Amino acid sequence: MTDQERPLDRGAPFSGGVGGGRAAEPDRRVRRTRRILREALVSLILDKGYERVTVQDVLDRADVGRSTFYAHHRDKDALLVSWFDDMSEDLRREFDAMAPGAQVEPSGPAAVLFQHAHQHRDMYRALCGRHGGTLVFRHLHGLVADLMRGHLRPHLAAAGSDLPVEVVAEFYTSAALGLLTWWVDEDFRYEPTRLARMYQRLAATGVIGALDHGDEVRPHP
Amino acid sequence: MTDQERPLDRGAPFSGGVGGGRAAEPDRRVRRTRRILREALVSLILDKGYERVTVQDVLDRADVGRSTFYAHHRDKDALLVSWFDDMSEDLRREFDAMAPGAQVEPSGPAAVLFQHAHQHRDMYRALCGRHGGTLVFRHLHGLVADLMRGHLRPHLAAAGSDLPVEVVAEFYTSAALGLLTWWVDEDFRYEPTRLARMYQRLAATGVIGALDHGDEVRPHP
DNA sequence: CGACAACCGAACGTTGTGTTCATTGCCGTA
DNA sequence: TACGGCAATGAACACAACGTTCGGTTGTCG
Repeated sequence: MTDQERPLDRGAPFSGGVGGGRAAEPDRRVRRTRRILREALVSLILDKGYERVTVQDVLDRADVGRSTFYAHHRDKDALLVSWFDDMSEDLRREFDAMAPGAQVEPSGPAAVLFQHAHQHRDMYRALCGRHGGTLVFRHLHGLVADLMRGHLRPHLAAAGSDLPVEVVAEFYTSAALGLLTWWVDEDFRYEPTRLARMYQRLAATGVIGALDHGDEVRPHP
Repeated sequence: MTDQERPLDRGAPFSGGVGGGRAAEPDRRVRRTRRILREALVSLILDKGYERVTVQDVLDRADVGRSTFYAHHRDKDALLVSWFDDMSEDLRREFDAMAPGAQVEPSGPAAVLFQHAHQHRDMYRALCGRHGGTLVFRHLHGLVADLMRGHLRPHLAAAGSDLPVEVVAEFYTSAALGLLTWWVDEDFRYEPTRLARMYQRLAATGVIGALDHGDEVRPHP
């Protein structure tokens, strides 16, 4: 964690709040600009890959002045991160909505992730795929790993396992994200639930499960 | 696979071979330069992280002229890749040396990887850790995934599993590399064999194994 | 409508890149 | 030991992108 995400003067000082306006809605122009910048960035990532996108590119595609960009974001990375923050909030909400069910396997979090990715395909293409950058992917990894640890800790503790939580969490987090990345690059060939089921099998029973014929579980012809 | 690694004029035309020189050994100066460049790069990565290392930095630390650098490598990435290629050759050899044993679980490849990483700690720190770049890591991922596929395919085929090999391979590859990365960042706290054993357990039996008390296997107090 | 915040765009200094070209000094040969 | 060819070398150059600044313009909110 470096010194990322200095907020600059994020959110216009005091303006919005006409009726019962949500907490300090920024000026309409601000929203517009930010939206346009994000869209431009995402579409550019899909075109050329994150690394090759230059601030100038974003400026051109968004048709926004140079100084305007820097008024909102410290640099290219900050723009991406701000976008990711919104996304991750969304994702976290979905996790929380599911949490009480308290599945035993790590497939709960993974399934939610796959579902979420499938809903926001373009964004995940820009995030994880061939084209994505390292930065946000690490953020995502950290996020999922956190959730995974929280999810697994009680189970491991209850069973008195001698495996450190971090190791187990890291294992399943990486497996999930790796599968996700692969899936994205394969252009979402499988249904999200199908992928989730495969993950679930591998996670729950390991190679042994993988070597089983899928018969007993097979839910359709 | 893009157009990486144009050899330029790798290997001086014809010079070496004074005594009984090995097959077309490049000029002594060339070897020296290349070695110095690599060392400089690696040490710089460990200092600042790959992304932040600039060609200029390498030039300064290696005390080498600009054109010299570009005579040997197309850019920063190419330098790193050339280094990685050597490493990976080494790694692949170790895999092959082990292959005939034909373990059932994916822990074979993983164990070799962990061992190799432990032997070349500094290099893996520069490769996988917090500081590593995306590029070589993807290469490594590809390499391991390949091996994993080759390793798993026969077993899955024999058992008539309905899981696609790519999925299973991706799962275990990502898990192994994720664990590796984590381990590197934790400064190799565990013994490589210990890590391998944990991986092995998770890979073989899944969460079920993780929830077991480690008693039956525990080889020491 | 009027104040003010946000946007614009051009210009500038800086840093890093990749290439060019004359020079240096190894290398093998006589 | 002396010599000529040739690869390696480093200074200088042109270029691309970055991030900042500042006076002028335009949209927004009250």
